[in-house]
Amino acid sequence: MPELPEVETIRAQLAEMIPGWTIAHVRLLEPAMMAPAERRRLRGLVRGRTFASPGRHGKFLLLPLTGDVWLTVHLGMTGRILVSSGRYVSHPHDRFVFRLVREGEKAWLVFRDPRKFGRLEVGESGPAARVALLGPDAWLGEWDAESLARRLQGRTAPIKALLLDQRILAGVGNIYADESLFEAGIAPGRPAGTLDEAEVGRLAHALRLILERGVQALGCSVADFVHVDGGMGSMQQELRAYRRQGQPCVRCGATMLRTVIAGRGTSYCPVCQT
DNA sequence: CCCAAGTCCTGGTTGC
DNA sequence: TGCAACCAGGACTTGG
Repeated sequence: MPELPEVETIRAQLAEMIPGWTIAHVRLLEPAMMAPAERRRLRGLVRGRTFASPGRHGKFLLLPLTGDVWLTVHLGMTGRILVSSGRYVSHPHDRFVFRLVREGEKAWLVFRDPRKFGRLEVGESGPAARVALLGPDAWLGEWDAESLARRLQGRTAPIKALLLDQRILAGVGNIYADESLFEAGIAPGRPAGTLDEAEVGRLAHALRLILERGVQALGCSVADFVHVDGGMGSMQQELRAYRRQGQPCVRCGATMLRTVIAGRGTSYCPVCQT
């Protein structure tokens, strides 16, 4: 599940690999991952253009090209990006392939995504429009406990549901939501507006801490997540809540429970999280 | 059959 | 009453 730390890991690796490489050829193997209008313009917009430094906002990967053309990639649930030199060997889950050239050298970049939740957008003069609708980046963005509290004020939806709402903070998904709520000692089902100042303060601190830890660990390799070079992150070894239902709470020993919030499996400690 | 997941969409409810 | 904001739940997808 690529969430903010996983996408950040991909971004940092691409930053070391793709700037200066030029797109020589594009193959879109899964047309449905693009809007029809952009699909028709893809080749013309990107061919012959050179990658600059990749960016990221929340879970969106922002890939600027020369000429102010931008690719916006969302990895969805199982998307991964692989970059390699040598011969490209096709794979049934590959959704698009860029052939790259630089001073006579050749390489390729492929987007591989078994479950087809990934999306590719292309446009001029900036990232895709929907990136502007996101809240501040949960890791590096300009927000604090006060601004978060304002956005939660009066809301009756469960706090976990609002952590998953990318318009409030961008980048938190199911894993880091459960981990942050555990760290902060807040029950995931609490109506968001009932959190007091101290609780929002703890939650804000927990979010920054857990996301920082995830980035430092190079992401969390549960399910399908792997790095651009096929390597794996280590955050999965540090998980204290996500999918730990039935196991003892590492803090108090109580049995962790599972429930469903916002349609997502949610693990929590019924004693520590109140 | 259920479960996993991120985002978008729909339909119903709430509250000003 | 009208309207916007809000909230819950389904659709999409495929492998385990």
